[in-house]
Amino acid sequence: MSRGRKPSSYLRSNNWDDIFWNSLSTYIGILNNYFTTNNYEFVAIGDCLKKLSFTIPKGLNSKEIHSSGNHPVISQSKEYIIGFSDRTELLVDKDLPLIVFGDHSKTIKYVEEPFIIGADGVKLVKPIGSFNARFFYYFIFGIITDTKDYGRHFSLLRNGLIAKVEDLELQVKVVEFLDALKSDAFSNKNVFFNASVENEIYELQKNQLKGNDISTELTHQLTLVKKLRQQLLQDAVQGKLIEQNATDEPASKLLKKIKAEKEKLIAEKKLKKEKELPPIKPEEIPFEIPENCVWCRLGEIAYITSGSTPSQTAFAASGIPYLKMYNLRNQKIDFFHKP
DNA sequence: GGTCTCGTGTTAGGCTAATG
DNA sequence: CATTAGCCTAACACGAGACC
Repeated sequence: MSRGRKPSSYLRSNNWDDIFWNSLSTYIGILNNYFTTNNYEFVAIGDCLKKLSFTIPKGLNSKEIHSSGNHPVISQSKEYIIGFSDRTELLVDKDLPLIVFGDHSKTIKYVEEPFIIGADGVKLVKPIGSFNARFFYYFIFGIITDTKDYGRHFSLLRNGLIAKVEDLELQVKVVEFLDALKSDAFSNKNVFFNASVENEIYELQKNQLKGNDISTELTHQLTLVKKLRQQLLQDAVQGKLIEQNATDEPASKLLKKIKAEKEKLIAEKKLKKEKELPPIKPEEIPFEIPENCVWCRLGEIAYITSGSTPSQTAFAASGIPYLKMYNLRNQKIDFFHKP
C-alpha cells in the first residue's frame, strides 16, 4: 500500500524524508509561484471534486477496530493505518486512489488500496479526471495553513486554490519530481520539468537539513504578502490607490439617476413600491471615502426580492438561466456550477 | 403568478469524553 | 497533557405547498 504523510512523531527528527514532509507546503508555494508566473489559472478545490460513485460508509466504532484482520482501517489520525477489521461490507474499494482528509485533524493521506473508514471526521476526496490524483494530493498540502484548533477544516480545503494544469504529462512530471525528492539519493542533474524551480526546492531542502531557517522566513514573507494583499484590497475599496479623476461623474449624481429610474419603474408598475429606507447615521459609516463617492443602502440601488423554487416542470433545457444559491460562488455568478 | 412558510436532509461548528 | 472520537446543535439549501 502506498503510504501518505508520515506520523507526527517522525516530524521532529532531522532526516531528509522528514524535512520533505515538513517543508512540503513551502515547496507547493514555490511550485504555485511557478504556475502563477506561467499564467496558469487557479481553481477552487471544491470545484474540482468528483462525486463518488458510492455512498460513503459510516466510520467504524473504535471497539470494532482490531490489531489484525482482513482490511486496513484508516481514520483521520496521524498514523496511516489505525488497525484492521473484517467488516467487508464497509470496504471502500471503488474510485481508488482516494485522498483521505481529516476534517478535524487536517491529515492528508493518499490511499490506493481498499480500506475501511475509522470514525467520523474522515472526508474522501476524489479529483475530477483532468487532475492526476497524486498531483492533487501533493498540492493539497499547500492549502491549509490556518487552523481552527480541533474544529472542522474541510471547508478551508474546498475554498483553497489549485493550479489548473491541463497537461497531464506535466502533472505526472511534477509528481515524479516530488516523489524523487523524498529520497536522499535525489540528484538535481536529472530535470523533471523545470531545472530552475527544481533546483530552488532542492537547495531549500539541503539548506533545511543544515538547520537553515529559510522555510520559516519564507512562511513569514508569505504571511506579509497576504497582509499586503489585504491592505491593497482595503485601500482600493477606500479609493486610496489612485487619484480621483476630476472628470468622473460624482456618485451622488448617479444615485439620483438610479432613484429616478426606480421611481419611473414603480410608476409604470414594473416594480413594487418599497418601504422608505432609514437615513444613514454617522456611526454606521465604517471608513472615510473619497469626495466624489457617497454611501447608500443596497436597497437604494437594487431591487431585492425573494421567491420559491419553481416546480421541476417549469424548467426548460434552454432559455433564460435559472440561478440557485449554489451558483453564487467566490463573489461571482457561476452559471454552470452544479453541486 | 408571486410570495411566504414549513419540513427535510445535509453540513459545519464546537463541546466533551475517551484514550494513550 | 495532547490527541482523537463521537455527539449535539445551528445553519444552510432545497422543494413543496399554502396563501394572497
